Amino acid sequence: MEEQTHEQVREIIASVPARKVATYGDIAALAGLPTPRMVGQVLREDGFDLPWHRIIRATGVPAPHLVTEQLQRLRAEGVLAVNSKVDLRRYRWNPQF
DNA sequence: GTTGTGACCCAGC
DNA sequence: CGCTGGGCCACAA
Repeated sequence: MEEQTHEQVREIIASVPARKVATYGDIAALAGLPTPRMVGQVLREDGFDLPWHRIIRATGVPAPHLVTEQLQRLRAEGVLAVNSKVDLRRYRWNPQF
């Protein structure tokens, strides 16, 4: 991974407002990454000090190992999940608006 | 070189 | 709704 892209991803994730969520695909697109997998890779290494709980899959369900923790944190921000799924139409973050 | 693995996504059935 | 297969890219063995 190139340093700059790595940094870019961190910036974008850090800029996601509370009470909103973004998908891996969204972040990847904004960062100009070829595949969303890279987003996960960055988070695995450097995600500890970022709002990683606001990053979820395109389906609305967080990554498998974090589901519990993540939904709990989101719930604390007012983002409610139904059947372990977040309502993307409602909470998805769109940079323009 | 190849193979396996992973905080993923989408089209098709 | 859900499952499957293919595509994707970086990294380690």
